[in-house]
Amino acid sequence: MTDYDSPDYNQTNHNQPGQNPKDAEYLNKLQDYYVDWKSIPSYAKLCEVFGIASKSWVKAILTRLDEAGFIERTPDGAWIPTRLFFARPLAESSVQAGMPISVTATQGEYFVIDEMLIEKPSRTTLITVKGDSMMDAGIYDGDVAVVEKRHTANIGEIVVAIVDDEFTLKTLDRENGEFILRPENPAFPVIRPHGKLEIFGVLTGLIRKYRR
Amino acid sequence: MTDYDSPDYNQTNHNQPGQNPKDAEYLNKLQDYYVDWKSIPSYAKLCEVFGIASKSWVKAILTRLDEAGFIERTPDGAWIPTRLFFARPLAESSVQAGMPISVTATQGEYFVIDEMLIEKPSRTTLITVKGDSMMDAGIYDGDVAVVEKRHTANIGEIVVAIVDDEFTLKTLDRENGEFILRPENPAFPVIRPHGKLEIFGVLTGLIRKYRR
DNA sequence: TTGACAACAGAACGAACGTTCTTTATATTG
DNA sequence: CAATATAAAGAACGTTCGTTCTGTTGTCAA
Repeated sequence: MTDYDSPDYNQTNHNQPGQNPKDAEYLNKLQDYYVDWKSIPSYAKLCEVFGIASKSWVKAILTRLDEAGFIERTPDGAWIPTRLFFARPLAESSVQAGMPISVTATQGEYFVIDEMLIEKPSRTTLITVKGDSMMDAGIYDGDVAVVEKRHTANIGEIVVAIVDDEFTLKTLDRENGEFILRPENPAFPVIRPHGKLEIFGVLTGLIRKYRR
Repeated sequence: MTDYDSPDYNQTNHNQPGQNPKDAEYLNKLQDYYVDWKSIPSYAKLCEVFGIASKSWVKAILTRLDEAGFIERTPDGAWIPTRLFFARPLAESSVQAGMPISVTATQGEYFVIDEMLIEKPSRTTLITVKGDSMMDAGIYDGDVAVVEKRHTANIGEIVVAIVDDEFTLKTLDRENGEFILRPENPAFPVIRPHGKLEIFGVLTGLIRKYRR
């Protein structure tokens, strides 16, 4: 359900907002409005925003911005921005490796990183990692784990399990037909729960902050 | 114009979404919907989303979520989310895990991921990490580095330097009075720039996403 | 100089929307 | 078991919305 009719970045005319030369101006005004109000308003209000008097012309503009991939409609007909709506030309980033994505471009929008890490907000929780048992998986003490709560997981996934009334972050594995929790650090023992294993959630992301 | 009547994090009942116990559930459903469609739909549609049949009750719910600081209205009357809407609960691993579901309701720390990682939006850039040269620092290929752009750094900080027209992520160190770039992986060579060293920015955060 | 087209304006209309008021069902409490 | 509050349903209504169709103005090429 989280998928869009994904804007096609590979195709044609994305440097031009639409076939109309003034569309770039209209798009800018719409973007400015969106930064302030986080919504695309009614056609009547858009007349004000665009500085025109005709609702039908507003519709024509929006239709072109839709075709250009900047906005789209929900099944209910409401206009919403696409990813392309928030993109901006990357300044002087023609350097070879790892294009830096300008964060400034998405200012005013909160869920830039959130969007990347969290697909189901209501099922997602953050847990601070304690200890070094997952060091070899690049998960360190103090990191914040992004955990999607569910009770089942696949072999090889990193899970948050409940062992002795405590959260434990380990790789889920199987040994002799039984589930085991494998730390990613030889200094820690493999956990072999007798019988049932209670899984709290699955690791879907990781956040680390470097103190300065 | 971009400012809100900023939600007050220090005050009152922000662990409870509203006075109604089911409001938490309604809020979750609204958040899930928003991730998919980036808009708050009509009352009629919200009846579907919430699983109720009464528009007037939808209004009552939204009004309570408004009072609790999760949503607000534009001057035109349209509902929009506040920043509190995007905040995530932070569970503590020391929490007794008797009732795992209750972790959602864990009172105390909430945070917005973006705010945690990005302090200076205009100077912050995201760069995708390529290669394994920083593996021993828990930074893997495909991770996203949060980089604060500046031209100076301290010894021991992980920096993004520009070497041969390419970004390189390395630990800044000193050797015989000269700056060097030290990889955190013995398989890679230490970089010893002759003369000047161009620093692009300093690593302030890290984001990793696990594919499912 | 005209004719074609693009860029808008304006009106008209039915459907959808938000609001308010009234009613009903379910808990809670004393 | 009555009284009362809470949670939700339902109807009624004036307003607003998006759509469509038609009209106007400017521009530029033939």
